[in-house]
Amino acid sequence: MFDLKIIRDNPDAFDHGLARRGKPPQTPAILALDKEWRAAQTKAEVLQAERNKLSREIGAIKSKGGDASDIMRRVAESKEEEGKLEAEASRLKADIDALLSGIPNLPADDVPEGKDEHGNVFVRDHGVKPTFSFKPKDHVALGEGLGQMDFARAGKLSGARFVVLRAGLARLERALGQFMLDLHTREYGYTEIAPPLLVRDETAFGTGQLPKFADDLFKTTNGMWLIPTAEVPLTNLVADEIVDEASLPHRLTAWTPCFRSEAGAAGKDTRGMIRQHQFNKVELVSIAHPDHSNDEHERMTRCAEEVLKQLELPYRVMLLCAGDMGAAACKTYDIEVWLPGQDAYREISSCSNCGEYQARRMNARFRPKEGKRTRFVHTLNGSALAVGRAMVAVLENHQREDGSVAIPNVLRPYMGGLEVLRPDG
RNA sequence: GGAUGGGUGGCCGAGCGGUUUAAGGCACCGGUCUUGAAAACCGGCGAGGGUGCAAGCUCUCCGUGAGUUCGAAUCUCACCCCAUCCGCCA
Repeated sequence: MFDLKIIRDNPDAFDHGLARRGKPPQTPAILALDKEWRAAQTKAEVLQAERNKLSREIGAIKSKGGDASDIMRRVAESKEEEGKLEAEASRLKADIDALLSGIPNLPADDVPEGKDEHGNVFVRDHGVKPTFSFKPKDHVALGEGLGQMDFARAGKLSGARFVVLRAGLARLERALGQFMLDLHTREYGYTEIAPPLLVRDETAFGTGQLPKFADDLFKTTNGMWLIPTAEVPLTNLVADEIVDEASLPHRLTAWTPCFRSEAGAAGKDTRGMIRQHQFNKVELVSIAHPDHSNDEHERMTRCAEEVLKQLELPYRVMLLCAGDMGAAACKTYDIEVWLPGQDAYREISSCSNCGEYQARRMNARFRPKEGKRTRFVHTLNGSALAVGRAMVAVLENHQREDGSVAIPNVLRPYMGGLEVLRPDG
């Protein structure tokens, strides 16, 4: 959501930003409506001011017991005209807001050009891809070989894009989530939150899922939305609030299920656990001071990377190009983990600085010590990590020729000391 | 789900058709006093929009949305949320 003023002041720069995302210019339509709206608004206010003045006179006359019927008639006459202008002004404003609420965030200056993932830029990598003396299996073969990953029965219960985990893998899933939460809360100062998984329209609007991306979400029969990520409830904690400047940044984390309809992904990643309707994720959210959100973004990305380092998983960090970013972001790093079973890097985290885009939508501000006006906070979010994909990565990277899987050191305390997953487990 | 009582500025809280231009307090900011601080006293202090070079003028906002009225925080209706009790329930 944007400030109309920056569009008025610099329409070309605004449209240029949209063009970098591959979007057509929006400012001509907006500015035309804006001009009409301001004209109607100004006219309506003149009439309102006049009426307010006369009504006050009526009050004064009546309180003295006088006859005000003359003035009352004059006010009544201008009422219809005023009503029309007010209605027109509010209709025009609603039209403008509808346009504005569908426009994605503008890319930051240091975001590379590009229209899709091919435009993304390598930033750094870490770890060494494992070499195998045998042909590495993918996580489906490994999981089913262990007898602990069951897509057939998940299909019976729920259909495609679900999985049933049992025994060692079920516990590994839980271990991963716990390990990540402990890392972020103990080492990096994030506060653990257990948020609602169902949210209202306003909440989904605040982070930008609504109005444009309703198709990606599941909706309950009473009109609520299942969260597609804990970013939604965590970020909205500051909605409609004026927070204390000294309290920034707020660093929040949550381990939650996420629900996605995957409406646009028919036929994509149909095999395995990569793309599910339901998955667990540990999310990081920062509510940051606008002057420090860039540093916070780098820090958050490092927090996510640390999970992979400790899990002994090779990865690379990519800076997304303008055309590949999510709608709310002005800058995004994706972290891609190496998957030997796919012989490819796959996204396991996405860390975004949303600037004030979401803060404006949800009206989240702080009062600066210097200066009188409130300012919008900056919001950031990152996965750290997607637990299902992390499990896939652990299985594929730490597999052995006999189909067993070594459990990374840092997870062993969470697995009751277990060092290897074997079919009997 | 039923009943009752409520939602007022950063916070608390008064107001329940017309000097409300939303009292008062807390917090915060500035000043006086003080060696310094505290206390006390004095002053300032809501948000958003329109207009204007500016000073300013002006509009909107008392949970949300409609309505009644010349005039609504105040009256009506619907909805949302909170509290308490009852019912149901993990």
